[in-house]
Amino acid sequence: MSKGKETRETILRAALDFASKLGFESLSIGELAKRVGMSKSGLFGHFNSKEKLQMMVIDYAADNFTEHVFIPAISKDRGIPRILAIVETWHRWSSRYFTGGCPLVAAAFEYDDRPGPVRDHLTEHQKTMLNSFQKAAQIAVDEGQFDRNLDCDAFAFEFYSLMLGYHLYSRLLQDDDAKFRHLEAVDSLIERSKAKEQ
Amino acid sequence: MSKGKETRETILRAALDFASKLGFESLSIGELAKRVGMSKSGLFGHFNSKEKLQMMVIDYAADNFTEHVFIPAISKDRGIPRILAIVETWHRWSSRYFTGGCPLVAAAFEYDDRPGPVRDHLTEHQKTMLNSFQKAAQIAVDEGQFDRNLDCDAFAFEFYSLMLGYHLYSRLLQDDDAKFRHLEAVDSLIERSKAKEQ
DNA sequence: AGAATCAAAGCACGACCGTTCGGAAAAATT
DNA sequence: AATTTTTCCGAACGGTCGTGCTTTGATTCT
Repeated sequence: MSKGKETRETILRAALDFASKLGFESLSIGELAKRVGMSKSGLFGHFNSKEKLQMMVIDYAADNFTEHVFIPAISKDRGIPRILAIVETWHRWSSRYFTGGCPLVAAAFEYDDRPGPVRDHLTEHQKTMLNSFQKAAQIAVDEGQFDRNLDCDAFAFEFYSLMLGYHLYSRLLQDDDAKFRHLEAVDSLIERSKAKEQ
Repeated sequence: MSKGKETRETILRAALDFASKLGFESLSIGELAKRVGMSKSGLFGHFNSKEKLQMMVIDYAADNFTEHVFIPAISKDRGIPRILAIVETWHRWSSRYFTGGCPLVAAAFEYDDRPGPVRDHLTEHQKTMLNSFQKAAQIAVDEGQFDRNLDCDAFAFEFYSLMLGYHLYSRLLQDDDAKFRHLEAVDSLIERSKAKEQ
């Protein structure tokens, strides 16, 4: 890996951690330069605008999500086990890898009403993610685990909603039972999505 | 109402609308002064620090929430009708009164990992709100509408989670079906909370 | 009406913001 | 080893940030 790529990676990693705590808009070039031990202008040269930096950090987060949450989950059996694995890998990822919580959740709420290219960029990532949840549910339907009349988009909506609730309970409220609560709610969602026995 | 109170009200209203769109941290004294047509220092004099301004805006939002969401809902019948009314008044409030979405949701995710008095202040408001949801469910239990073994805290968790999901779908994703999706999910939550017939 | 209080403005401050530019050092390529 | 390209720094820019201070004008109270 070339020198440039290497330091850029370092910068993005530091930026992502910072953003998970204090937000992407609060990310400042000067502060970030201090953290990675280089000059403002030296750091700036890698991105050429703050907006580009923000978008690259979001891309970096999305790649990270795929690597640490999605890929590991796909190795599990199709259907329900895979869905449960997503919850588990996401818990681990968002709580272990960052000082703050899941950076994608933070970004989603930060840019939900802030027009611009960053928002547009982020929206695409979110749609991709929600589509993956929907597909995971569809697989469970195809496997005969979930009811064949299940609305998989509705499933994705509820599935993601519960993640957001967990994020708030564990981060803002610092509720120690958050993870347990989340898992119970997901179990309930899965249970009522199951194929009716006959 | 004295002159001071009056302009302060004007400022808070403008600040809240601004924050619902761009966030509470992006709120700047100068920009806000421009919006309400007064000088920076004149506006500053009402709050004496930016932090105090932020907290007063959050208090203002919480009061607003109580007035436009909670109070109207309480006039409905105890139990399920009241719970459904909360969803309806909240929909109306968060979509009609602000340029951005619900300011309390925005604040919650903005301060979830940003330590300080603003965060502490906000946390109290959120706990109060969640407690109200829990109590609303408890009333439905007492009225015999919900199952007597229902975990009302779990109900509040899911109820609030769905609100967060709705917020994201309607704001970031601009999904036109968001409200419908939300209502369906709430119906499902209520349905499975109901007392088992025997 | 006069006195006391308050609201608002103007101005200035130091700090930090994103960004530009030119040059030096380091790395990659030939 | 020479040359080109990349990486990084230092200094400086125009702006905006939050926050004081002082003064003037409006409002409120006696």
